[in-house]
Amino acid sequence: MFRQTCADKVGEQFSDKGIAVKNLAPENVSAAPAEKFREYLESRRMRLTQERDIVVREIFADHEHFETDEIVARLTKKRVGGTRVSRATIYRTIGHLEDAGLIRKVARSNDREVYEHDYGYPQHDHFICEKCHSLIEFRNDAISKNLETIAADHGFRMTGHRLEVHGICSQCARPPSRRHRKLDMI
Amino acid sequence: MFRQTCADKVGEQFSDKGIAVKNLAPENVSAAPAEKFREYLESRRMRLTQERDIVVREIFADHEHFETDEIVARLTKKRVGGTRVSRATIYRTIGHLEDAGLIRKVARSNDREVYEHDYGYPQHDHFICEKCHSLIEFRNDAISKNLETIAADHGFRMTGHRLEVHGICSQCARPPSRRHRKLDMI
DNA sequence: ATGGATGCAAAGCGTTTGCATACAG
DNA sequence: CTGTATGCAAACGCTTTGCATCCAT
Repeated sequence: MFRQTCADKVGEQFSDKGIAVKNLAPENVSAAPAEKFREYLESRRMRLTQERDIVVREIFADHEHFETDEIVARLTKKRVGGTRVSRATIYRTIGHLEDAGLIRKVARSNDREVYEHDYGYPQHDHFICEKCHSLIEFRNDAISKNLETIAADHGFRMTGHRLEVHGICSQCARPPSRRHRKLDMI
Repeated sequence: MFRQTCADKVGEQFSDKGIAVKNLAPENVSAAPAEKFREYLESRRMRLTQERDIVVREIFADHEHFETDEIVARLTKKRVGGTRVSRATIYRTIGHLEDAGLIRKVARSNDREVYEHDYGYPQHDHFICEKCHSLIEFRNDAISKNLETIAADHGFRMTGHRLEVHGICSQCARPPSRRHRKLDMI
């Protein structure tokens, strides 16, 4: 299942921080992706069911990275409008969202696939902390530019890339707080 | 299980193409990694058993990327010196080789982890063909340099990176051969 | 001798799928 | 109505693990 490029991105609506569609009430933030998804589904003679709608909105309710199981957990708690979405449907829907180009796999951390929104966001890559497994975004246009050139040189038709920078984040690298130092020394 | 940097690399012994220790008979090519592995094991009070030796040598017998299951398949066929290495031991040994810094995961292709040697080889990254799943290496020092800087800027202590460039390789992008064109047009 | 290593088979874990049922268009 | 989608539970594929046995040192 490969992601395909989203035909018409709408980056203008988003800030660099990934805060979407400013000045809209939270409950509407996820309306645009849901609509985009409906268009995609329609073009494939597929249906925007209530379950699929719930999943898209849950995923686009914030702009954090997410794992499938997180969505399952969140939806199990919430039980939106009396409807309970099954694990199987969530997996299936995430697959379609990937195909639709609305989300993409960005990394594999802790033996799980990590997704993020891919809808009008600037290209970026990630640091992955080996200790706390946190993902930290960074942007660097030089890298993508560079890759375009290299790919062209190799006759490779590049559709995207995935760059994980591994190491220890500043948080985890920091020595224990002074308050605990003394105790440690005893 | 995180890979650690191999203390003393021996890049001089290898060419850019990854052809190891020129002018050695094939059966000796894998002696150096095996020795390196023994040192690592010794330092951890672990043993270089016959099984582990067989696995290292099989892995370092050539310089291709590999998946665990390939090694399992190859060793099942060969049955080196009357010894049959179990699947479990192969998995366990590959884990240790990773910890020892002799191999590393380079990509995830076709839902499987792909490994490659990380013993005296120049840093490089990979193109992954979405059609045929082949891995194509490329080198680009600018990228690593770039990453060092970016990581430093973020207070991130980088230990390595994994860069997969996705797309279609020149092979798969090539239109059907002329010989078949005519038939296609009927 | 003895602590580490192996092989086997069973368990784990995230993910996928077959099938009967439910529902969107 | 009709063909898609859902939920459930069972199947899956890769990987890990418990445990009795084996063996390198």
